[in-house]
Amino acid sequence: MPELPEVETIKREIEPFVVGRTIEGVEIKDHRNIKGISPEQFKNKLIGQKFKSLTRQAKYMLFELASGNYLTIHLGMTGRLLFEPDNYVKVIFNLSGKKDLYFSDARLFGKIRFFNEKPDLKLGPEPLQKEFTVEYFKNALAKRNTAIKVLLLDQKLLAGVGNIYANEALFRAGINPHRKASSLSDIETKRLHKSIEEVLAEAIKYRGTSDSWYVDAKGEKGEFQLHLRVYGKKNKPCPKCGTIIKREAMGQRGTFFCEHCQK
DNA sequence: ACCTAAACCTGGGCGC
DNA sequence: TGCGCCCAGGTTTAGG
Repeated sequence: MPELPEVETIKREIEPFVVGRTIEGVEIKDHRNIKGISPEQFKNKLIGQKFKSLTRQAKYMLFELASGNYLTIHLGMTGRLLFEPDNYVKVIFNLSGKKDLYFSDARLFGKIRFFNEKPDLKLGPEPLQKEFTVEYFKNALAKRNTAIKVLLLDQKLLAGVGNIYANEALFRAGINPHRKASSLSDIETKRLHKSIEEVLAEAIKYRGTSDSWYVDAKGEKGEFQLHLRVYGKKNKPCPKCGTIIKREAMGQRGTFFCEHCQK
């Protein structure tokens, strides 16, 4: 499941591939990933347009077109952007220079949208950017009765963290996922803030986590799955103390933690 | 405003 | 070998 590090990895690969190229054609194999506009309109809006820039905002890729229009792609759970097709291709972008970019998505949770101008994605600050300060984090958690694990997945509070890195950051910070957000001490908040930044930076370094579906634009797996400490480790020993890792559902998401190390 | 939970999807893994 | 069942989760939506 692509989170911030996975999307960043793909963004870095495809940026030089798309910028400056013109969209000469769009082939839609399944229209269900395209939101808010008919497949025909989508084609009409895009064909002939040139990519000016590509940026990432949290888990979104934001394609700026030379006209001032924008294209956003969210990969959902199983979305991929590929230089070569796989078995689940839904949309193909034919680019100038005889290059194709393939959007693949087995489970159809990915979303592709067209905007006339730069969209407001309604996201909170993202870790690794200066707006995500300890002070902001502290204020955002105060007065919240929700479990910290659930809040970490709230993209309006903090954009880019998904289930894998929420679990990993809490383990690194030694904080139990069930803790109410407002119950975290200043020291714990600071520790969690740091853990979030560290785990994301490390995951980018290892080109993302290929726990299940994720591959980069070249179709290659990342390596951060080799460095996971609790995510997906149900019934395995905690890497710090050897206690058996628990799995529970929280907010309908798998939550993995060590009862001994995470208080 | 806050909080919870269902719905959207289908490939893969499992049990039989 | 193959069938049926269940699980995976990011985001949106609905409802309390």
